[in-house]
This record gives sequence, structure tokens and C-alpha cells, in this order.
Amino acid sequence: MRQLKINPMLLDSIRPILNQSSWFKSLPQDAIEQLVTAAKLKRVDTGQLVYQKHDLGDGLYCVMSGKVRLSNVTLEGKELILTWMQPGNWFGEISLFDGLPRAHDAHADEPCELLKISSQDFKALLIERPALYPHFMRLLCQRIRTTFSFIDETGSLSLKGKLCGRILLLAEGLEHQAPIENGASLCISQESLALMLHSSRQTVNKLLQELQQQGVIKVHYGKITILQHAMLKTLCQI
Amino acid sequence: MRQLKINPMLLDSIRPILNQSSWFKSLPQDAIEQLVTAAKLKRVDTGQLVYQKHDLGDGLYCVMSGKVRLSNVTLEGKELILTWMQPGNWFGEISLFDGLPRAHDAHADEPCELLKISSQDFKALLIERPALYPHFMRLLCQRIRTTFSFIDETGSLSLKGKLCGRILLLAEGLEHQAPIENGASLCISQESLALMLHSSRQTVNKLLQELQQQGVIKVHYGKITILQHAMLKTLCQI
DNA sequence: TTTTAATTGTCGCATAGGCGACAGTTTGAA
DNA sequence: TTCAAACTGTCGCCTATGCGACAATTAAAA
Repeated sequence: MRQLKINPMLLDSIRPILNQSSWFKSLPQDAIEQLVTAAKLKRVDTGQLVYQKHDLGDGLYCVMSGKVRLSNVTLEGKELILTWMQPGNWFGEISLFDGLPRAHDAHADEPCELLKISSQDFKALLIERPALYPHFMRLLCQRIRTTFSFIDETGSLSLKGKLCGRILLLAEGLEHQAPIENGASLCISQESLALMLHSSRQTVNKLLQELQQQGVIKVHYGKITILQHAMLKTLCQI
Repeated sequence: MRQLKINPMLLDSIRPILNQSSWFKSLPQDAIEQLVTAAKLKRVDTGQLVYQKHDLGDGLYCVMSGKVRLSNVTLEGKELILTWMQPGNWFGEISLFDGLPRAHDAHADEPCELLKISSQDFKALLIERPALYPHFMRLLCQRIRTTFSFIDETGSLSLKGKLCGRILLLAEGLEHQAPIENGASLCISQESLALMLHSSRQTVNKLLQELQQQGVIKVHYGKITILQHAMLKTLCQI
């Protein structure tokens, strides 16, 4: 995991991505500069660990490019994928605030550029500007609400409904940054979708075929194209 | 929902319950006094709403006695029970921090006494003592971690495993206040367990019978007694 | 271009669990 | 004490889904 200090000159090129992120877009400009100029840019190769469950949390990350897989492994060795973090998404903030170890593994699934803000720098910001606390409280609440609605989905939707929900989520980005249009696509293997849905590759395959026959999506080797996103939304309504 | 102001004299009788609660036990004594003397005690009868999904959140609650059911209703009218809040448990804090509407319904399932702290009083405390922010951040993080491990359970355990986990959770209290011993029991209908597990009454019944035959629990009309809690723990290991 | 590995498409069987039906129990109200 | 309502126990059928097996397809490396 190679690191380099952020050149203040780079800040402008990073800003468009930061502005997609709920963690930044409503922060005052000078707070952003303070955090980002102290941050480090990390490059992580495909397959490498960003961090591991039980590691001490020493900072939080924002994805600049690439894709990071958050997952857990069961006693029997089965991987449970929580989600993927994509450009503009933040992760790792829980350990930052409670000081407890990481609750899951984070792997790079593509070559990634990650902005890393150390716990130290973050705490310094908060001590200096306690007025920012409510902002970060709201972000934690947003995470809780997302997680709760995920649980509701889990309990009330058929596997097909959940699949539609995941496809939309991955296409939109976790924070619905990109309001999607028909024609939008995402790249993900059916195997991975299955791991995220706690299902099997074969069943996911069958359901994707069904959706394709209904004309809702187009499937082609690791790429899913959304043809009728309104229908997808309907299918995952709770 | 009847209300009365807390008599400072009552504080001593309430304190044992507050001390079971993660929201209070590590707060400085004077902060507790400040919050609780400004709080109101609400009595809610069985079946009544404490609040409803989409209501504006005007405060947070601590259960003094009774049991509050947190749930959601699907489009088709099926109820999804998140959990029950029991004496010493806090709920309703998310709307307090992010100002957004309630994310679920809260019903009294028994006659309840609830301590209610208004958003106003709570905000006043935080403005006066910003040093308390990290404390409440940690509590939010705790909620997130609980929720994440709930999702992991959902994905990796059989229904029987999840059932064992729920039995333990309900017997221990949400925050594991009461380290349980063999002989501990909980009162809950099999119907309710089914709604919490997104399962059916009949299947829950069958699984409870199995557990009883294994000698892990004893079942008798709405009451489950834990006979081998170590075995229950094993059965819900991820 | 050829080869190899990864991914996808498809069958078929096994099983968990949803659900209707109905009888038996218990509780609580009249 | 009686009765009704709620809850529990049990059976049987049915569907969704897991999963092994294997062929077909594609992407990527040699």
C-alpha cells in the first residue's frame, strides 16, 4: 500500500469526487482544506487488504478511484459481502469514533486510490472546531438509517426484490450520488452478487435471466445494463 | 399517554435502571441529574403508540418498566418486528441527532413507564457541555455495530441459529445488561418470535420443540426458560 | 493466435421453510 | 364456573432456493 502526501495543488482535482460525498459536501470549505491537505493518498493493488477485521482503526478512507469490497468471513469460511465502496464513498469511520477494532475486512477489488485521513488529524479537527460535531453525528445517523432499511429489505423482499435493490444501489452509488438513467450499467460478477445476497450463483443467474426476459435489464458477461430503472424500483419496494 | 415531571426525589429510585443503560452509566453524575430532572415520565397503556413512523422526533426514551415493540409495516401490511426495548434500553435517539422523521413504529406491548427527554433539553445539554459529544458518538457507533452484526447473522445462520440468537438477546436485554444464567426465562409468543425472524409461527414452533427435545430450553405457553445457555451461544455462532 | 482461467448458462435433485387447516391448551374475562 | 379468545401443537403440501455437475462462452495471458 503505497502512500504519498496530498499536494495542495491536487486538491482541486480531488474536489469533484469529494463533492459527491455526504461526508464533505456540507462541510465548510476551510475544514475540508484542513482535513485534505493533512491526508494521504494511498494506492492499493487489486486483491490487497486495506484493513482487516480486528485491526485497530487508525483512520477513515474516501475512495477516489477503484472499488473496495467490505466483507466478513464466517466460521465455515464463507464470505459475506456487505457492499462495495465506490468513488465518493467513505468508509472506516466507526472505528474512528469509538476507538474499537475494525468490524469487517476491506479489500481492493480493482487498483484503488484512497484518500486516508488519520484518526489523529480528524480528532484535531474536532477539538479545534466542536461545532462540527453535529455534522458528523448526522452522518452516523444516516449510516444507521441505511442499515435499518437494509434489514427491512432483508425481511420483506423476495430474493428477486433484493437483487433489484442491490443492482440499483450499486449503479447509483451507496449514497445515491448518481441519479440513474436507463442505459446505466454496472460491472459485477454473478458470483459476487450472490455473496452479497447470501444466495447462490445459480439462483442469481436464473433471476437475472428472468429480469432480462422481462426487458428490465440486459446481462452480458459481468456487465448489467439497466433498461427500465422505474421497474427495478418497483420490484424492490417494501 | 399520561405525563408527569420527574420529582427529584424520584431520581434515586430511577437510578438503578439508568445504570443498566449504556446511555447513562458512563455520563458524569451532574449531567445525568441535569437530563433527568428535566425529563418527563410517561405512562403508556398496552397497545398504545409511543410514536409512529414518519412522526417528527421530539425526544428520546428510556424504558423504566414494561416493553416497547419497535416495528415496521410492509406495503402488504405485514409487520416486521425489529426488537423489543426493555427496562434500561434507550430508543428514539436517531431522530434526535439528525432531525429526520421516525424510521419505525413504537408500540407499548405492556403497560410502560418511559422516561422521555425532549430534543430541546438534550440539545441544551450538548451546547453547554460539548465535551459530551464523543460519548454520544460512541453510543451511535455501538448501535451501528450491533446492527451490522445483526446483518451478518441474517446472512450466515440457519433459522434455528437466528432463533437461538434472538432468545439470548431478549433474555439478556439488548445491551447484554443481564449476563444470563441457566433458568433465566423470557415471555414472548411464538407468533412474535416469528415476526421478528421474518418466519412463520409454525416453523418457530417446530424449532422450539426441537430445542426443547435437545434439552436446551423449556417451552410453556408464552414462556421460554433457558436450560443450557452455553449451547444456545454455540448454536448462534457465526 | 492459441491456450487457459474465469465466468456464465442450464439441469435436476434435495431441503428448508411458508402456509392452510384444525385440534388441543391455557388464560382471562364475564 | 363458564365461555371466548388467544395461543400452541401438528400434519401435509408446495414453492423458493441451495447446490452439485457439466457444458458453453468469454476474457486475458502467453
